[in-house]
This record gives sequence, structure tokens and C-alpha cells, in this order.
Amino acid sequence: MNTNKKDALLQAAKDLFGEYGYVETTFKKISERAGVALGLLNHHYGNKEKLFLAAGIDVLQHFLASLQDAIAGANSGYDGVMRFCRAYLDFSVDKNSNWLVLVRCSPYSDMKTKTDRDQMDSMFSQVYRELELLLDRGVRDGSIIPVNSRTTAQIIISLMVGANRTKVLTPYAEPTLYDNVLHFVSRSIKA
Amino acid sequence: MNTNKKDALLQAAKDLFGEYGYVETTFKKISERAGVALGLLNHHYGNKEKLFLAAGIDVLQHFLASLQDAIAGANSGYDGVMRFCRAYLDFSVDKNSNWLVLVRCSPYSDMKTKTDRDQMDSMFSQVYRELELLLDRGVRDGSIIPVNSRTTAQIIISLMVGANRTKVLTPYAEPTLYDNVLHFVSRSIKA
Amino acid sequence: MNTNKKDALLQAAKDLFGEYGYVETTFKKISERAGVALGLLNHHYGNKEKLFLAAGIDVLQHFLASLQDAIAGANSGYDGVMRFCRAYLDFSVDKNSNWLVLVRCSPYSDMKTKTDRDQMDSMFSQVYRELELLLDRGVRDGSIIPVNSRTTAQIIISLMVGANRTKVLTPYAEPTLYDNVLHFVSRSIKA
Amino acid sequence: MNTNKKDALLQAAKDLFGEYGYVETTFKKISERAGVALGLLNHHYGNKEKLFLAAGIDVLQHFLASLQDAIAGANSGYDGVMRFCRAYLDFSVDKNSNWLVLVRCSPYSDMKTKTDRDQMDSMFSQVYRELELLLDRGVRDGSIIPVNSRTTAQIIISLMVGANRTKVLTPYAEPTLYDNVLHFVSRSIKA
DNA sequence: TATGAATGAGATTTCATTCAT
DNA sequence: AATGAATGAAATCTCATTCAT
Repeated sequence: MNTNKKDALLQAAKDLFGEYGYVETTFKKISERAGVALGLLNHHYGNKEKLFLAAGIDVLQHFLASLQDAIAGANSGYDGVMRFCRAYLDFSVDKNSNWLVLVRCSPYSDMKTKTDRDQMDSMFSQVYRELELLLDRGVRDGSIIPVNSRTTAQIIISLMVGANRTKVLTPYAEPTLYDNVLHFVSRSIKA
Repeated sequence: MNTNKKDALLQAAKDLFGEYGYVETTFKKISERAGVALGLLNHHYGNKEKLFLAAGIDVLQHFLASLQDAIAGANSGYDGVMRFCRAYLDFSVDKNSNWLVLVRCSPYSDMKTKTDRDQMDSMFSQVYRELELLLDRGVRDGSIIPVNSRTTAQIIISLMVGANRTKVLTPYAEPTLYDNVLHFVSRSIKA
Repeated sequence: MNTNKKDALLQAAKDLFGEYGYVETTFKKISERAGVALGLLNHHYGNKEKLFLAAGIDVLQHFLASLQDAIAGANSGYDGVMRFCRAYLDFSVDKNSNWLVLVRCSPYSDMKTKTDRDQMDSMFSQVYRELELLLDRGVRDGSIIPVNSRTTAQIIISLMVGANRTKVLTPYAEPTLYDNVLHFVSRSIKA
Repeated sequence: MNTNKKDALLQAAKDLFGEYGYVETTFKKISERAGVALGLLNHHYGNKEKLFLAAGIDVLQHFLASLQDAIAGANSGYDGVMRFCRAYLDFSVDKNSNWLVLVRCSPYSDMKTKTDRDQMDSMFSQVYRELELLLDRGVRDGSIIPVNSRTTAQIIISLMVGANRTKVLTPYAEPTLYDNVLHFVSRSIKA
């Protein structure tokens, strides 16, 4: 159904967590934005941390799907890596991706429940794995210079993370930052 | 005096903001850790946000001093850039630097008072400027390949930011990440 | 329902604001007197000032109703004015009217929210208007000497206000003060 | 001396109590306005209520002196009463009289220490006594119609009180209110 | 007399969560 | 599933007052 109240709550939560961060986002605000009763939040999602986890998982799932979509048609390892990076950065500035939920605040690393933290971690690991596979492939098919895929993946993703934060959280990012970053990555791995 | 309670409060604040983040750090915890009365916090720092700002400014000042110290004796632009990066990463894992205050949570970007946000921003800008000067110098003295200093500075700092977050906030950082990052930077700018 | 907690809170607030004044009346006292949880106050009324406003409005509404009731059957302007004054003074010493809420302290004139202050003002204005109409009628029907109704209304109400304060706030009011005031008003307007 | 710190504190207290009321006036504000150290307040005045009492007494003393000054040269009882009323109302709008200290808030009637309340009461009684004496004199010298001086004094002062509150606390007072009140009093007692 | 750092009780307010309907 | 009144613990902040200097 379109007017699914459980989904409406999740969407409102993603919007608000991304916009205001974890603590400034209250159940009252979420239920009002979603247009449903306050009590429904605990009913459907248990507690705030679980709701936050659900929001994060949801964004991460779309993120992963978006990356996999982007790299699906890559015709070389190098091409795949570049598609990966472009998709990463694009997703991070897509108005509808609710990316900020993952950026704002640290409750994912503060999560009290180990299980929840693990669930997020394992999804992030999947992102790393995709990039490593592409780097390996590139080294094999000769489109990428010989590099340690694990090490290089971590550096590239660190660069994505940092560039993204510079872009969305600071006032001094150059407009061309993302393009520059892509060139930089290309230059540093291209065979 | 040595047993300055105002300073004790600031130190306790830096410790706790770094360890628990902004919201989980309460007045009660800070005053207990500092061994002073609860009311002294508002007496000396006005309110929580101002105390947080004072903590951030303090860490940032030491950070800047540390960077400037490190690059002081550089014998080339390239050498300076490498010293800069090493000092950045070293500071970020120095147990006594309270670096986490700057990493954890977003209140610096959420700060309600524009003046406060501006104060932090202007200090961060100084960090950028130092790196740009070194890059320019390296291009001039031939130790660095011809690059746009502004663009390159932003990429390098993005990489520092991302690598640092990967290191301190996630469980999957390789032990050699920082070394790898330094090699990577070196390779990408060395003439 | 009969055991309405929202209403119980309002009643407790009226009692306590009248008895102790604005600042000495705490949320704790109110919720204890009403027999409800502390948090319900903000849930239902938002904040202390809004609750105070609600209490004032409520008293004022009963006051206005009481005045209108009293003057309804007046058979002349003069009779109406006297009924008005008697009803005013009676209400001000009625144990159940919570009149003191309006007398004690000044937060109504200190109210931060302009809208709230305006709401109170417009209700007070209605009191003036009622008296002016009666004075006009009295002048027309010949039961009152020719006076400016606006001017006279303000003087009469000033006298009510002052007599009331003398009665309820000072220790030196004569027992017959109210009767004397009524005679005084009668003498000064009767044709 | 001119720069007497004790006096400076009292003056600041009178200004601020009148402007902001009892509770909104803090020791910090007073000491800052007076330009002296915070601790001096308790040192000189003991506690807040005693300071407030000192402020009230001081205003009341000037008030009494002002009334006595005004009626000193009265050439009839009637003339004296009119001088009394005019002086009352004038004082209440004199920018330098700090009259509002007596008007704002009710702490005088809430005062915990009986002795303090009594001290204020006895000064107010003196005001009543002055007016009663004038009324008696007027009845005797034939300038005032035969009235009960005690009763009439209380009514006249009630009118002063009410008119003053209407003037300084409400937005709907007519500009000519005070003049109208004086005429009204004159008409109601003149022989 | 003068200072201002220091204290801690107490106030308002927020908010996740529970629960009767 | 859905509602929103009700709860109470906990947070920030205020401020008169004390006290060492």
C-alpha cells in the first residue's frame, strides 16, 4: 500500500536523522512529519536505537545496490573502480538518498548493542569487498598498476569519506572537489 | 596557580567529549571528573556549547602548533608536505592530544552561534593555508610535480580526514593504514 | 470524563498561582497538588508561561461571564453600572473565583510572547466596553448625570482595581471598604 | 563621597527591581550595573530580601517626603487633599523616583520576615494618616463636604493605586487619565 | 571594605517509553 | 494496528550565598 504507516515512519526518520542528527530528532518530530500517532514508533520499531539502525540499514542497502548497479557493466577493472567512485560520490549528494543519515553524528560507532554495530559493520565491509574485487580484476586485466588491493581499497575509500565530509559539512569545499578527486584516483591507479 | 579549577574543567571536558561525544557528556560527568562543583561550569564557560567550543579551539590550537612545529625545519616543499601529513596523522592518534573532540559528533557544524562556527572555520582554514604554501614551495623548488596547490591541498586533507576516521571509528582499518597513506601521498606528488 | 487530568492541572495551577504567585509556584507543587506526573504539565500546556496564561484566561472568562450575568437584568443604565461594580467586587472576594491569579505579581504585563499579552488585553478591554455601554445607556435614559463614558469607565475601574488591592493585599483595609466604594460610585454618577 | 559603593548598589537595585521585578533582578545584574564586586551585596545588605526592603524603604521615604513637601503650604483642607493627590500621581510617573519598585510584583506582601513587612506597612500607614488629617481639616474649615475621613481616605488612595496601575501597567490608559482622576476627586469632596 | 571563584540546591524542560483504550 | 495521554528520570542552567584572599 502507499499509505503504509510503518514505511512513512521510516522515511520521516531518515529525513530527520539526516537533517538534524540523532539526538535532535525526537519521536514527536518523526511522528508529526509522518502524520501518524506517536505510539506507533515503539510499536513498530521497538526503540530509538533500533529505528536509527533501521534507517541506517535502509540507506546502506540502497547505497550498496547503487554501487552494484553502477559497476555491473564495467568493461575493465579500472573502469569498474572509476564507476565505483563516481557512484559513491553521486550517491552522497543525491537529494533523495538520505546519505546524511550515515554521515551525521556517530551513534553507529556508539551503538550499545553489539549485534547492531556488527550488522552495520558487515554491510560496510561489503562495500570494501566490492572495491577490492575491482582492483584485483584491474591488476589482472592490466588496466591498473600492480597494487595491493586491500591497502588501495582502504585508501580510496578513505579519500571518498574525507572528500564527502569536506563537501557536505564544511564551507570551504571547492565546487570541483569531486571531479578533482576522481582525476586523482584515476591518475594514481591507471596502468 | 597550579590547581586551577577552570583548567581542570576544560581538561575534563576534552577528555569526555572525545570519549563519549557531545550529548553523552553531561555536566555531572564533567564536574565529577574535574572534581569541582556543578555550577562552576556555567560560571566559567557560560553554557555547554561554549565549553564545547573552548575545548575544540584548545585542541585545534595545539594541532596547529604541532603542524607548524613539524614543518618548521623542512628543507624542501616536498619534505614539508610529508612532515605536514605525518604530523597530522601522528597528532590524530596521540593519546594526549584529545583529537577525538574534533572527530566525534557534529556539533561544530551544528553550532547555533554563527560566530562560534566561524571561529572554528577560520582555524581550520589556517590548516589548509599551511599545506597550500608548502605545495607552492615544492612546485617552485622542483621537489613536487606541477599541481594546483589549492586543489591538491583539499584532496590531501580529505585523505587525512578519511584515513583518520577509518582508523579511529571503524573496526576494519589495517594497522599499516597510516604508513600506506603517507606512501600514497608521496607517490602522487613527488617530482 | 470526570477525572480529567488536564483540568486538574489547570485547577491546581489557578489555586497555587493565586496563593503563592508566579515564581513561588513550581511545577512540582502543581503536579503534586493535581496528583499527576510532572511531565504532564509540559505535555498539555507546553511551558509554564502558557499554563499561567491558560489560568489567567480561564479566570477572566468566568469573570466576564459573571459580569454579563449580573448586568443582564438591569432596568436602567445606573442600575447596570451598580450591578457591574457589585459583581466586580463580589467576584474579587469569591473564594472559588481564583481572582488572585489576576492580582498577584505582574507576569501578565511581563509576558514575553506578544500574542499572549494581547489575548489578555483584549479580554480586559471587553470589561471596559461593557461598563462604557452601561454608562452611555444611563446618560441616555437619564439615570446617570451627563459624563464622558470612556473617561468615567476608566476612573470607576481604576477605583475597583485599587479597592480590590487594598482589600486583598494590605492589612489596613476597613471591613466596609467595598460598601463605601459602591456608595461613592453611586453618589458620583447618579442623576 | 560620590563613588560610595554601598549607595551605588542601592541605586542599581532600585533601577533593576523597578524595571525587571524581583525575581528577574539578580545579584549579578545589580553588581554589574553598579560596577562593583558581586560579593559586596551580601556584605552590605545581608540577603536579597533585605536589599529589596532597603530599596522599597528608600523609595517610600522619598515618596513620603515628597507628599509632605507638597502639602506643606496648603491653605485649606481641600487644597491640601488636591496637592496630596497631585503629588502622589506626579511621583508615580517621575522618571527618577523609582516608583515601579513599589508597583512591580508583590514580594512586599509575600515577605517572609514579619518585621520587614511591618516596617513597610507602618510607612504606608503614614501616607494614609496624612490624607486623613487633610480631610479632617477640610471638613472643619468648610472647604470639604462632611465625610468620614478614614473611609474617604481609603477610597481616594484606592483610586490613586488603581489609576496608577492602569497608567503604568496597561496599554489602554487614556493620556488624560490622571487629570480626569483629579477632577473626579475634586468634584466628590469639594464643599 | 572589597573581590570574584566556588558551591549546590532547585527550577524548568525534554523525551523515550509505557499503557489503557 | 493505531492512538495519544501519562510517566518520571535526567539534562541544562540559574542564582543566592559563602568564603578565601
